[in-house]
Amino acid sequence: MIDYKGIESKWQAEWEKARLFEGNISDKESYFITVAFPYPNAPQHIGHLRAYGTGDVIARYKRMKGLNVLFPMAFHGTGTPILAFAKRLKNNDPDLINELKMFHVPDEELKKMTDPLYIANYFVAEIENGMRRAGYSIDWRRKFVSIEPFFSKFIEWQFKMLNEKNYLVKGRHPVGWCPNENNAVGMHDTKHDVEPEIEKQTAVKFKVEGEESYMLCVTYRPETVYGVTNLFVNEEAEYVKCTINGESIYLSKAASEVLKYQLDISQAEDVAPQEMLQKRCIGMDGKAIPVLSGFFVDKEIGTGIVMSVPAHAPFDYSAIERLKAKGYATDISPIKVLEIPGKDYEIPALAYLKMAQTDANGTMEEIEKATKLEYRDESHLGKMTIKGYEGMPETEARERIAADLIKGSKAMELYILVNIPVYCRCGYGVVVKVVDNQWFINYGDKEWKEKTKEAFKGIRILPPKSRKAFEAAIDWIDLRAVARAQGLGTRFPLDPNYIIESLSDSTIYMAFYTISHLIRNVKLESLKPEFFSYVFLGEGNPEEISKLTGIDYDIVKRCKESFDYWYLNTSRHSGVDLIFNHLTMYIYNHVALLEQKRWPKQIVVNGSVLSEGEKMSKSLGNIVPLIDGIEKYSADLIRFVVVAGADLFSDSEFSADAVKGVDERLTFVYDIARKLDSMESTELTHIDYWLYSKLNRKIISASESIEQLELRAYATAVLYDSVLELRRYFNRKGANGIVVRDYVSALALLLSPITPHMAEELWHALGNSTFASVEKWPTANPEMVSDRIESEEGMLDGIIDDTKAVIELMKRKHGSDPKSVRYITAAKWKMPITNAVAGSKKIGAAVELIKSDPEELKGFDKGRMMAYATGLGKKVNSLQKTEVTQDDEMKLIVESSAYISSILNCEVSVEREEDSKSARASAAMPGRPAIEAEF
RNA sequence: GCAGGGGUGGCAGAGCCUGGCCAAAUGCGACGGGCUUAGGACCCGCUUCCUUUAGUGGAUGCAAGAGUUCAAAUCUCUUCCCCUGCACCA
Repeated sequence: MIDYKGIESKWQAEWEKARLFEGNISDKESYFITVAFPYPNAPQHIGHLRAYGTGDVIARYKRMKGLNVLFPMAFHGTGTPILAFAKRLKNNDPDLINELKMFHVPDEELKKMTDPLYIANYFVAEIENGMRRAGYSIDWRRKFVSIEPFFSKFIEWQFKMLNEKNYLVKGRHPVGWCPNENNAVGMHDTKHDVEPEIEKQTAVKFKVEGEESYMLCVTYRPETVYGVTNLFVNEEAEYVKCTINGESIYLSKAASEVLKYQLDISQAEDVAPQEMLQKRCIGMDGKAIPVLSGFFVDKEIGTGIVMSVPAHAPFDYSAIERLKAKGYATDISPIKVLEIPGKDYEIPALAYLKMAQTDANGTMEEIEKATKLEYRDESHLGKMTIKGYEGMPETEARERIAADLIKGSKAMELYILVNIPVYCRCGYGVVVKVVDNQWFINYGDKEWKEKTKEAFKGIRILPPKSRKAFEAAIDWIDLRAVARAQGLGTRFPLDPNYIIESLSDSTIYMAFYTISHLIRNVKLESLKPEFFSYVFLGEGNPEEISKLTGIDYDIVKRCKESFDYWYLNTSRHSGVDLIFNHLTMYIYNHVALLEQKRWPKQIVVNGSVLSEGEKMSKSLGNIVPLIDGIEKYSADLIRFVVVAGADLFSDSEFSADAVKGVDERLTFVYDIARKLDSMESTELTHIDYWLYSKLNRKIISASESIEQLELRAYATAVLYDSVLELRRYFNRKGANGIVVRDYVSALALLLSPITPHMAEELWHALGNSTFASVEKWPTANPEMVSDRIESEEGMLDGIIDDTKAVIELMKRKHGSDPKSVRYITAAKWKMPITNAVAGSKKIGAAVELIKSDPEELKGFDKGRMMAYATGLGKKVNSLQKTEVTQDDEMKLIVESSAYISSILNCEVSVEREEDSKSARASAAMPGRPAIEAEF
């Protein structure tokens, strides 16, 4: 058993002592890599290893490739989670306490966690410790927390710049809202962490006949407004008549309670449902329509009043039919507003009810099913038939008609909570509140968007298949609310009552790493915008800036140099879940604020981590704290499993079994390294050349893989395949000390990015005194890669397999093991003929070749050749060209006869087909000798 | 609904871009054997079906269906299914 823990702490101390990972300006090319900084409100678990570990693998690889690498780390304290944490802790939230217990947070610490800053600092220390133990090659000197005042100075500069470019705009904005606590609520503030999903909907106003008032109906399908035959209310609901924006409006009492957070509602007076039923409204065509009782109308949904379109809505149709059955509403007939080309439904709603195998008397579920079917079909295929919109696709008409109605003040927009009910943690139902005067970053700005799209072309995205998601995100992102009423962070310069929202203050913070260690002790008031504009944009000169701000000339100059040096060749790493917000905003802000040469060069996204096949979650209790993982399994093993266990885009799976597999293989390699001294070095044999060929091929493929961040392929090549190759080498009686040493030395370096501690240990076990972590990445000698030698070895395996099969059959007859096996290698003329067929996939090619009577086939029996060629018929598609000649084949079998006979347990001999008297001789093919077993 | 990613053998997971060395790598599991007092570890074999008591043969097969091709897991089209995101939340 390898002492991973001892090895890891030893090398971590050595690296630290040698200051191996401190990034300092040099004349080498720079490589600047950042991973999205962690939120310090909990310790890390092994899932976090995915992103940071991936970043570290790249940092380490690039270092070995000779680049001057800077890999810094900081912490994101901005926003509400830490405040929420403090609040939950104060209330002794049992879930939170359990979670913290699982992470081994001591009780006495919990008592001290009343101050948000204390909480942040505690977890900053905790996370940093975990990252160090994971072996990340981080330059810790640049560490900061995003709620530190000097960082705020930087963010203030950023927002000043955004404002100068007119990217900050003000407007209305809907948010989930708790009426009890008077707070905006996001997913983290609701029971069961439900996101309050807000949707914009159209509410159509229908004038009440003989009154200066309206009934308000919320609808998903404003385009069907021309098919309205009546309105529906719920006989048992309570209704009110109130004043909205100066107009008199009827709606359900429940709706008025909810909508008052987004509309100016006053003077409510109760109206009995029976009263509602006696009124008539004016339809789109100016004719009066009745208000009827709808069995399906829910007072909690929308406004409690529904516009009825029996032609296109199965519920409306059913309600009308049921009324008709009782003798009401007999004069109502459906009005079609659209049709699906090729489908000639008289009443579409009825047609879909039939499709759902029901009718107007169906259950709610059945009618719901019909509704979904109809909605889907009509959205996809529907074309409008009503005047003014003829032929227009339904989805287009939906937007057009809604816009037209609003323009004619016949409708208004409402925000509705889609997934009601959502409850705040305090127990109250969440509503939608429309906030006025909300500040936004306008990512919808056309010019900015275009420029960002242009910039995106220059960014390398890994894995490449996530590129499309980025394109979609860049297109889609629009207004982004930027100011929040509560939370930690930087005050919004244009309105200091608000705090800058946490994703918005982390879009260009990577630049801050280049100077954080230099300005940490600079007086806050000196960190003026001019200073940042000089450092990041080169505006002004150091003398002037120093004088203006009071910052030492030397510091000003060093900041600029540091930024200029590091901020060129940048790589950004994060989880796939951040494509649609952080990463897209990262690109946008760079484009807006920095010079083109500072724009992102590479973005890498990775999936998450499953624990024993399940998503890690508190309720499942399968979260493995990072420290626990390291304690139990070691950093190297979990690094390997989590980071290299799946391709970048997929979730990787953490399991004890996988860890065990890696452990066994590393142990296998390590044992070989320690036994090397006892191995002699003799003349190179076939199998030695084979191992060299495999090694050099591996160096090429592993380098390509890691360069493309195909980490699974890289890991498979350097560990899994290596073990298979070494096993085969030893099975084949390979025993050359020099060859194995070369192989293992290269492996140590190839493994260094992913299992840095073990690689370091291996490297030193081989007698080296340098650090593997900063050694030169191995380069392949392409001349040592030999297809011929590898295919000969493959051939040998094939021969042995075939022989075993033959022996197995023979044993049934003879009842004993064979005394000897004779191989008969295919006649010389078979190779060109086989290759001709393999190359062209046509028998004809061989026939042509034989007819043309070339030098190599002279003197052989044409009839036999033709027979052989024809016999290849069925194998045409699987035949492969071979470079292995009959002489090679003879030699291989002779040289390997000891090996073959050790496996088969009998004597082995070989002869040429030309010399053979065996009846089986003609069965020989190139690479597949005939087999004659003797008993 | 919109957008993105997927569907491969008992399971996980390569292969797909660049069609043919693909009955499909590798690992796990199952099974048989060796080793062992036993278990673990390790080693060997096997893991679609049929055929063959001298072999490397055949059939079916990579979500379903159709197409292109001498040739399809791989290319094209259609359908079905699964996962993720959809904003003020880090």
